[in-house]
Amino acid sequence: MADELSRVFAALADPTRRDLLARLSVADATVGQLAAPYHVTVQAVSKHVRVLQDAGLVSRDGHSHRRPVHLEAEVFDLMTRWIERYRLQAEERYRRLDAVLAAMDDDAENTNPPRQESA
Amino acid sequence: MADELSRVFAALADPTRRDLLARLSVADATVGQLAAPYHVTVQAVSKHVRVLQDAGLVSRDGHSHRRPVHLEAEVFDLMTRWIERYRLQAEERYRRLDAVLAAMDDDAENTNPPRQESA
DNA sequence: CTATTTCGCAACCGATCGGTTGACGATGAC
DNA sequence: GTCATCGTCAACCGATCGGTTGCGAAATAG
Repeated sequence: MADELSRVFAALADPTRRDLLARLSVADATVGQLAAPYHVTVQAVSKHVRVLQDAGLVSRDGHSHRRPVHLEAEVFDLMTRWIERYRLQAEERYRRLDAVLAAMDDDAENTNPPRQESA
Repeated sequence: MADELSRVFAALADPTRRDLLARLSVADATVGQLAAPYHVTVQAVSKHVRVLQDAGLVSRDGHSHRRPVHLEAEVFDLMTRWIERYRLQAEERYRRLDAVLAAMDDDAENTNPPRQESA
């Protein structure tokens, strides 16, 4: 299957699944309890829970049939770290742009420019 | 169409699109430049760019045919805020759980824990 | 014990997705 | 002007998705 980040983002792309997470952030719940507010079948909600579970967003350490679904908050750190990479890289880029503009400003001498390329 | 958050998450669920964002965080690029490293057609990459654009993750303020694609970093704030909601709510929940456990410890008349959540 | 409830599995359906090929319009070079 | 290049639009294809129905297994209620 796809990598974890893809699974996480795909799981969050559905409003119903995001609502499930919102409710699970308040308290654990069984599939039946989770399905109650919606007008879809229990099986559909069961599938949603399965998707969230495959993405590592929820867990069900129970053994019984009515085991509750539990939110796994650690996975959000993965996303946060991914997002932060872009924020930092974007800032870095703007810094580089400023440096280039400054260099162009006093570009009288053709010396070796800071050709630092990030691998 | 779906709400913005769903569009953003769905756009990020594809590894190729995430790679496009990674490269765009370094520098703007045209569709042709973006398509070069991949072994897919330029039409496929054009579609990917379209998806990113509909999600608000990139923009193309140009008018010409070879207008460059530009990363829009602000949308990441939307995600960060959404994720932070869950982090805070999860912490809040653990605080509540501690309070419940303390109350149960104090009030030892009923051995069965309050499995009924406050409806 | 039997009966009921809860939930997962499998099959199916329409819609969407990621990709292709082909044709087309608009830009830019000559 | 002509012509090649770049990018998008359109149609199509296989795979996946969100949803349903139906069935069955396991835990609970009586």
